[in-house]
Amino acid sequence: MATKKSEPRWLNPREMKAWRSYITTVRRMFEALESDLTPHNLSNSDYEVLVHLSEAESKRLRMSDLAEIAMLSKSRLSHRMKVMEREGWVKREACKEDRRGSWAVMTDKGWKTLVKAAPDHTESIRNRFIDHLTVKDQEDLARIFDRVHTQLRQQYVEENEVSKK
Amino acid sequence: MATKKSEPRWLNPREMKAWRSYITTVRRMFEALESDLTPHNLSNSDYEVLVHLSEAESKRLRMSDLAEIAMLSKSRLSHRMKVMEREGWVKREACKEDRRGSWAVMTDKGWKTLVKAAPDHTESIRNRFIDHLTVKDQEDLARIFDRVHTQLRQQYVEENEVSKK
DNA sequence: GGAAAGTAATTCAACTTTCAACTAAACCCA
DNA sequence: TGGGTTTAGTTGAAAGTTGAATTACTTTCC
Repeated sequence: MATKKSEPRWLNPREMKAWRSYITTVRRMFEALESDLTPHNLSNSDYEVLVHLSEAESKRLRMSDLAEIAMLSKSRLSHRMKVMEREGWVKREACKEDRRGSWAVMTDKGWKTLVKAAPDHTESIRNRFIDHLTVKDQEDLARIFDRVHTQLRQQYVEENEVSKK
Repeated sequence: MATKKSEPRWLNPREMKAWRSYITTVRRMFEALESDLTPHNLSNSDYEVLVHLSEAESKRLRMSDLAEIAMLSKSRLSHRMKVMEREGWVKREACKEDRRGSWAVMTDKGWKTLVKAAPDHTESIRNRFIDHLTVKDQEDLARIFDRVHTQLRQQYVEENEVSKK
């Protein structure tokens, strides 16, 4: 956190341009992807949950792990799972190894739903984003965002260490 | 929308890398910015609303225009304004020229709140993003995202024209 | 000039997300 | 071994969001 007040370092026009361009595009893109998924009756986060389960060993993950990798709060995932369970895409199973825990398990119906949605979603990612990038753009982006991501993760760790004391 | 099924064009590893890197970073960054604003008791969208009002002629905008530029649905803005009105940051005034409409007006307290939050928010944008980019990165990003944004806007127009018929 | 269509904004009902509290099990260690 | 602490996950209430319906006006056009 800031420890003393110093002269604010305002964004210069070039920085501001990059920032505004970035922030508005991100939001529009997110909206577009979300609306492209609605015909499949899925939200972006439902889709993510299904993807992560599909990639997991035995198509199952502990609730906490799933929450972590899908970037959802535990409680949000818990509520969402209830809905997805009603849809028949997932089910929950008691965890023998740790009886506090439970497994989120992808059902066959969930698998089918994902398989059906995936080509459209991929096409949507292309239409809305990837196909408008050159190979060099893709490499530049991955490089830049990896760097930013590393930074964010590091900050996250630091902030939580400090607050632990 | 898709008229016939053809072979899905899956993302290749390079594309997938760019995509995953992009999407996770965006979400982490958004979270970080949001949490940096909480000491000021503001959400990202509240902040945006205040910024747009502060830049407007006489610090006022018609509700629809504000919703449009702040990328909020009319109903969301309407609800949000009620809360922000309670905080005393904004008020609503009847619009004489068009008596269906109303003005969203920034109050003095709203202005003060924004002025107080702005340096921290800018610092946060720097810490979380801008300062980790070289000048070239900034230029590359602005170029790329402008292109994607143009595309998205065009698609948006097309999609809504088709559905109008 | 007045009926039909369009627009601005709000409200309602359904749904989603958050926040804080809670239960139950596991860990820890003296 | 047993008390405190941590961890896994759920829950219920409050707050936020959405999209459709509603209200109140304005515009259009014959």
